[in-house]
Amino acid sequence: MRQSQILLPTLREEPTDADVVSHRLMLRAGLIRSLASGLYTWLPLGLRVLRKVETIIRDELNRSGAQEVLMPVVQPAELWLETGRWQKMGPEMLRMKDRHARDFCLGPTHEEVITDLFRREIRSYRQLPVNFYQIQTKFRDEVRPRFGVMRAREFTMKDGYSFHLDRTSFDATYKEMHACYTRILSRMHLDFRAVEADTGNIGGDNSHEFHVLAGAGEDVIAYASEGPYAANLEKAVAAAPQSRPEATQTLATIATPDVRTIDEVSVFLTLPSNRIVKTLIVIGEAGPIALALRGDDELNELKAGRLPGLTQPLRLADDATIRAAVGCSAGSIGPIGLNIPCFVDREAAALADFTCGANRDGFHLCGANWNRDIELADDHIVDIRTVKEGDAAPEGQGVLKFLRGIEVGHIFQLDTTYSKPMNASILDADGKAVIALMGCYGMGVTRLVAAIIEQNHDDHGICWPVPVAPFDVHLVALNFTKSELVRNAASALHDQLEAEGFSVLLDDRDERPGVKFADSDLIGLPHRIVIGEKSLKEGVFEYKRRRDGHAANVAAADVISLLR
RNA sequence: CGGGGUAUAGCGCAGCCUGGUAGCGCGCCUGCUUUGGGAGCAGGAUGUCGGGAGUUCAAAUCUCUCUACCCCGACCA
Repeated sequence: MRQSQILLPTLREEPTDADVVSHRLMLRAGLIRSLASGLYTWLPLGLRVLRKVETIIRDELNRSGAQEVLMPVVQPAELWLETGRWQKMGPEMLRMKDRHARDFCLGPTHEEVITDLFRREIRSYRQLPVNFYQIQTKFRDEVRPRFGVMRAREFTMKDGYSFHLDRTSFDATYKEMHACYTRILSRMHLDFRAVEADTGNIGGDNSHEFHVLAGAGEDVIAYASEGPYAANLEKAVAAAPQSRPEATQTLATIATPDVRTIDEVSVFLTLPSNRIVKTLIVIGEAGPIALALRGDDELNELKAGRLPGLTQPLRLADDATIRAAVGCSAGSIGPIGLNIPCFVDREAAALADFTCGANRDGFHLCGANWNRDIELADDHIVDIRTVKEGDAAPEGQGVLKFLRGIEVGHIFQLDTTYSKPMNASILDADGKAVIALMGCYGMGVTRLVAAIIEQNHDDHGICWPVPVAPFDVHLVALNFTKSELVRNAASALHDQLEAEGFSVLLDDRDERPGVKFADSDLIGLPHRIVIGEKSLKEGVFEYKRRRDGHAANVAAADVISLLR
């Protein structure tokens, strides 16, 4: 491919409205252009990368026994009404009416459509298991699109769905998809982690997210320093605390005027915040419920939302509700003397001689102890805190450490969440109708391109890993338009390399060398060969590897072995 | 959804406070020179100053309004 024949609008200046590296480089290297908020056009060079990523994904999924289909972007409301998601999805789903005033949406995901296909076409357990996937455009009307294609409204996703009669087959496919995702990301040379993840309100036990490690990542993942444990921060657990010390102090009430927050209590009583218990009031199904945490801990909403009697998403009580329930304002609540249910985080439950609100404005209790001053049943000791870096990791695997990650894949077991309401059943060996088990496997294709750049760039531009590079080789021909010698040598080498199976971008533009070098660095093809009169007269080509700058002068005959 | 910011040539920006009819750099076009890390000289083209309304003799500039885009936030006792 000749560079003069391809739309490759590199930008000399840094785009001011982009602040993550991958977004800036995708604009500067001429991979994408923005159309509107969260909507992007993929230019020829960017599209070549996208196609390579798709090819790797397709290749590995096919190898895993999945079969490719392609479902419509536009979907009828009826299917979504069946699962209740027409209401549940909210404004994230873009809806519209056709000319007959029938309701449709732009598919944010395809569980309903694939389940509909399954129930129409698959009848017998003999046809199971099946695993379908597609690579297709999704539309989600994000609250705030950002970071370029990393969180766009329209994006390309690989979504896969498997159906099973029994648990054994279900688990086997889940495991295979886990392995498949690992192969895919490894082939792209990505540094990634598979972590235990929350399943959201979809349900099911097994769920893993695949995170590409990068500072620009929107998620925090917690991992054990000396073991395989890794989980999304919202799901991560620490080792249970050690047993509670004996009580040594007597309970006392202290006046704490105008002292409300944990920090204020801590300063006022010169007490570390980890000796204080804070109490939050949330809305439960049958009225307010109290949650007690150690003062230095943060509530984990996902964990708390799963407690019996609570709702997801978790809602904090407002001031009026709090006053009606406990008789004081938010800054003075404590677990002792409450007449509403109270769950206590394990860390808070392990405290002795702690301080907490007195359920009376302007007063706190000191020297409080569980099971002496207030009864604490075992089934009310729960894990509802967000873990912190340095916490003991579960099962003696050292301590927890944090990393930021870009979520590029998510696999989970939906069980019968969709197959049941849509009545997707098959006949088993006894001729009995059984609701199929369903798994779901997503991978963000366009997001992967951004993630790859986040991990593969330097100050001058992108450094593409070979398997996803838009071209293998950049032939930078100096003085191409004027020098016949260069022109002939460059054209010949271009043809020779292409014949050998390499994809080649030949910079045949009438530009000065500096411009060509700068663009070459920016575009970041793995291999660069400079062709100039100077070296040609010495009978060599100048080779430079983008990734590490390794350079060599080689004879024409040796070029190919260098590229392999 | 709340808060903040921006909108002027293809791109990046100045001009706005203090109203007088638009400028800089890059890019683009022509010519000459130059040619191994974003060239030099000379000449040239390009704008409904985001849209609408208002104030004024006069609006890029002041006022109101709409729109688009960007950023921050959307939880704690």
